[in-house]
Amino acid sequence: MTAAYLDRLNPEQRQAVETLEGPLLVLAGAGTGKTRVLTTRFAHILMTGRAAPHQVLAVTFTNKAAREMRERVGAILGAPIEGLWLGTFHALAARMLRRHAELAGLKPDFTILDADDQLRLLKQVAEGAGLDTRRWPVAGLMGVIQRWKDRGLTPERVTPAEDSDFANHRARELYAAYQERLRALNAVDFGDLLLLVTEILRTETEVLARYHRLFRYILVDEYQDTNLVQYLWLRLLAQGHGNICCVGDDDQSIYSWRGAEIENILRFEQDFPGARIIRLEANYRSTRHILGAASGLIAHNAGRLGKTLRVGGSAPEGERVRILSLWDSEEEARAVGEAIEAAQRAGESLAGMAILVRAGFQTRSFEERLITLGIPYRVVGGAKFYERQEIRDAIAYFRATVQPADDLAFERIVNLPKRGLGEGAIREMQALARREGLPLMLAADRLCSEGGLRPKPRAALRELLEGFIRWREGLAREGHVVVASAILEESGYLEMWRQDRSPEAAGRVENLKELLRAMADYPTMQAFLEHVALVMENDEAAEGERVSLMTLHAAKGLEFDRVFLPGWEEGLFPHQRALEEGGLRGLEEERRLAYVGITRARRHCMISHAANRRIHGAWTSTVPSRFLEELPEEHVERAGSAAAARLAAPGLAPRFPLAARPPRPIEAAAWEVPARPPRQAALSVGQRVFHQKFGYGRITAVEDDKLDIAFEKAGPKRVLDRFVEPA
DNA sequence: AGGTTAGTAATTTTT
DNA sequence: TTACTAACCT
Repeated sequence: MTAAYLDRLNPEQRQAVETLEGPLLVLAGAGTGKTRVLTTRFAHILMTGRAAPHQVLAVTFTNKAAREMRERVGAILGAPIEGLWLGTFHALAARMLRRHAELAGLKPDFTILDADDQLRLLKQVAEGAGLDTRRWPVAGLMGVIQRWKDRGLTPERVTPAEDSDFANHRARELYAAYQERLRALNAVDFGDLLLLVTEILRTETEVLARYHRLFRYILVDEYQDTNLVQYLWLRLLAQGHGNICCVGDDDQSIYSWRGAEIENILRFEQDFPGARIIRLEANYRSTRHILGAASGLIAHNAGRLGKTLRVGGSAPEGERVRILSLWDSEEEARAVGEAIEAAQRAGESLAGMAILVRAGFQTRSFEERLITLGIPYRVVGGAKFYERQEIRDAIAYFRATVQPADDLAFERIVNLPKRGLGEGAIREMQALARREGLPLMLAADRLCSEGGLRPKPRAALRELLEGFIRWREGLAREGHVVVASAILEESGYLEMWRQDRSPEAAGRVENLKELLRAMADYPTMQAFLEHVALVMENDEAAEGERVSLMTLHAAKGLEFDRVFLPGWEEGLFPHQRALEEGGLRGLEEERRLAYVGITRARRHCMISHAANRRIHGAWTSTVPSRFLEELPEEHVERAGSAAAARLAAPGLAPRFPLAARPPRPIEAAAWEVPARPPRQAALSVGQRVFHQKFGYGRITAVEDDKLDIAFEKAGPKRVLDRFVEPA
């Protein structure tokens, strides 16, 4: 008997679903049906009765992926399922940690701090320890601490030898002090969730044994992006039965700078003895040329498990990947804009197009261009709803209401809106709090009743404190939504923005209203706050007919009919800092990023580089990315106006030295961007021409580099001269 | 206490 | 160039 859901799989996918016992690594290339395998496997485990829903641990990196898996498994089973251990690494770790909080010196209702709180707290700690935070910015220290946490190192486990150069080897000491402060506040940061849980599983054999009895199967998504502590956590949980299935693609590992270790996936067979590896290589997304270009590029990487994508479905040959060489970033933006317009005129949907950039600042020139052309777009990524200032402020009010001991929250809003409580007043409160071992809010209360501070600030502070008491009482009586609304009104916070006449103020008021609406979906304030801490939903602007603009990192996992990859220049892509900090490894990661970019495209892919670009305000000449040379000739087609670039640039030193490690001189070849003559002088009205997409036609008008052409099949169109050739 | 100005640094950011 | 931070002035 074979179930219908198995029939929808190809042989390799099916094998990946049906190989249930023992460790399994599914190497899933881009577009090979990874999610389908993962969800079908999950459903298969349940359908065959090998485990109850709560006995499967399914881990993803993003909430989006978790949600998708939940929905799709539910769809296969025909009913939504409850009680699953399905979620992100962080959400699952938080769930475990709340059960065993006391083993980590915490109470079960601990607060989860976000990046902003973390930094403020660490800054306090560092300054308290007498660190000169100008010379040693705390952001750097936070990086050091997070990398330690990523590696499963508690302060005790950090050896003196591993204490970095930061602040004359004081990082370890500051890390310990920071952890102590967190514990005192009954708070953890994101890194702690996995660090502390793993530490518990390592040392408390009873607890570990409980989870061994609980979980019969473990499923892991995006395994190439796991860091060491996530790996340790998984390995501990998989001990014994060893039924762990990790899905991933070493060629898409692009988060090393966040602590991800590609070695985890490369080492899988050694880590999990008896492991099987199944490769998914049939790609159902892209055309042959796109796959060929991507494969040819990634073949330049040395550290790979190796797999070869092949066309899985009945995809047409398609067109070659187009490489455009342009004079400067403005021409690049224009070229992309025109290509979008042309595609749109040919009937393509804007929703199927994306511009994928290496760094956020690159979106600006494209946005400007798209605005000029009147093409709707959306920038994906950017400021997330719950990261916006006004939302974080409001949440600080809510947190301080629910959790009077939440010093960080209280401190954030105590003088917001301005209540005349300056640095001096806050310092006084902190001093008292520390002296008496009180939460900040209680210290403030004491200060008021004992007549501290000057009359005016004291009155303001007292009013705020009375507000908190009132709001806290109101929670039980009136419900959290009513109270939340009262908080924003009575505290004067909402009014502050209403009075604000800056252009974004109105939007902030709207956002706050939206926050109140969102709150109604949760039963209590606590439930809502837990959601906020862990599930920072990225409220994507409604889909719709828009071009997407985002970074390459943000594009992982997505696909588009038509993809634009601008800015392929040495220094920008591969990025200079990636090379400086990562050497050859850094270069390979950049190459993987390029691979991710190309494989996002279903049918059309245009890569471009500009010979001149404004960097930090100054015009700089650039060198084409080495990745351009690594694309196999038979899958690309080169064009563009950059002949001029070749003439102008060689005399100028490139702003970014070419060398990664080992240093590589600028080869003459780097400048040999095969380009067609920039302007095809031979084109004039009346001439018969050929266009790649529209076929043959006759020129009816010429305007700059745009031609009006009456095509024989496609009708009248306006196209760029570089897209046509004399017939 | 709070606004203003000078100096400095500039990738990527699933939670 | 811009955006953010820290000293500086009112």
